[in-house]
Amino acid sequence: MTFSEENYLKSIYALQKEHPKGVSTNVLSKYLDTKPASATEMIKKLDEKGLVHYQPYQGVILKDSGAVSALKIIRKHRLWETFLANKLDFSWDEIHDVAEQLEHIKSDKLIRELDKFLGYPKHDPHGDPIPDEEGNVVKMEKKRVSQLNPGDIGTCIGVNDTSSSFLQFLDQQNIRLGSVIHILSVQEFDKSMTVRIDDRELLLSQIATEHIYVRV
Amino acid sequence: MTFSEENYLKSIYALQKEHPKGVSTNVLSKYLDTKPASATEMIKKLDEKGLVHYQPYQGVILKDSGAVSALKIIRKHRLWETFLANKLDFSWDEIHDVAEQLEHIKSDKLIRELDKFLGYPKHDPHGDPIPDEEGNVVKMEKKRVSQLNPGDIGTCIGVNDTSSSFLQFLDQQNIRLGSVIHILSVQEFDKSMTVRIDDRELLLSQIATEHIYVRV
DNA sequence: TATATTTTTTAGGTTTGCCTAAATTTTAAT
DNA sequence: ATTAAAATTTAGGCAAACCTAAAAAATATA
Repeated sequence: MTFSEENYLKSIYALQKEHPKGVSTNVLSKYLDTKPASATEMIKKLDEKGLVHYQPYQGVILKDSGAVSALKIIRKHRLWETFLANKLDFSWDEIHDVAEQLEHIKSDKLIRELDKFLGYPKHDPHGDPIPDEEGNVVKMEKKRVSQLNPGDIGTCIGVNDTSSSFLQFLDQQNIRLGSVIHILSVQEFDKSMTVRIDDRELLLSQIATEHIYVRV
Repeated sequence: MTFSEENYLKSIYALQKEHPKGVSTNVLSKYLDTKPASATEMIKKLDEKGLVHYQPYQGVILKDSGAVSALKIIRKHRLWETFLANKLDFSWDEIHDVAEQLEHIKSDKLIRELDKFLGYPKHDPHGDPIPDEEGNVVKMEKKRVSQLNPGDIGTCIGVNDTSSSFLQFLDQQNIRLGSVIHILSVQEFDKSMTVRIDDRELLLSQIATEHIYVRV
């Protein structure tokens, strides 16, 4: 499987959640920063290989074999992201681009050994689940802080906004991956929340609570 | 720089030691398992980019800029080999092919962090020196086992032959980096040597003793 | 030295993955 | 329902990196 085929499969997998009845060439090419004509071409090739189901003008859907292939690439991507964040000093916003390259390295042994080396992690640094060797994904309850109620407790697993101003804010407030967030109260009028993190109480605006993901 | 350009530069660098007055397209294409015509094509491109000096029919030589580029790739290759051997459970004969892929990942930060993570190693698992960020290589006093005499003691620091059959042989015989080799005797007629490694005596053929490097 | 052999280059072709522009189909609007 | 707009596909091209076969140059041999 070529670099490009892998990227298309991975993209179709990602876009399928939002487009369950078929990913259009338009959507796909926008996502991959190519042109619709290029997407059509590749989709036809993947269809001939039996990895996707393609009906002209109706978009594309992954077949089981295609989904398994996509999940293998996603597994590699997330293991590499975990490596970069946990073993090397990469920050949240730096890991994606490098993992995007590393995910295409072809070696089953490498990925098995990497998994072992990392201690068989279940989630990547963004909180997304890492598929196992067969492509099984553990579904996880990922919620925004804004969806929690007073008394709830969540573990920070990621963010929705990677602007440096937001990441700086998180840094200043000592909010990081793994931070345990206790919801104390919610202000009715502006939906801001009082929370406790590491024995410190602080107030988060609605904007902030909508951009922080937690595992409950 | 493309994947392919990088491979050509690395190969020219490796072949230059044996062909100091110019690497021919024939030699280069054999090394890379392509055809001479393909080598000519690529060499012309690298010449236009100012990385090599090419005279038709006279072979190719790296310019300084080309050598620096080659050494950067070699640095990446050797750091990845060190990672695979030291951090993951890869054996000598398994690391080369995977490192061959990993060496093309583009990220300065990645390679700096990897270097740090590995503790700034000076040599890779084969005993070859790892160039620094500027492309400087430390030369080392290394001898072949075949150059030693009975009574001499050497510490294994590398090999000359990276064929998987040879590396597998070393693995089976428990000969690895750091192994202390005592020379017991040399057979006059075939130059084979009886040596002691870890309290085990074994016989090494001349071929083998010429491919194992030691620090004395 | 002249010829034969080998090496290298040139010329033209293939595949992959991208592109633009034109044609077609689907969807939306009147 | 018909027409206008948008999305999709087809057709024809381009660049990279490979190839084969033929031409040209260098080297070896008689």
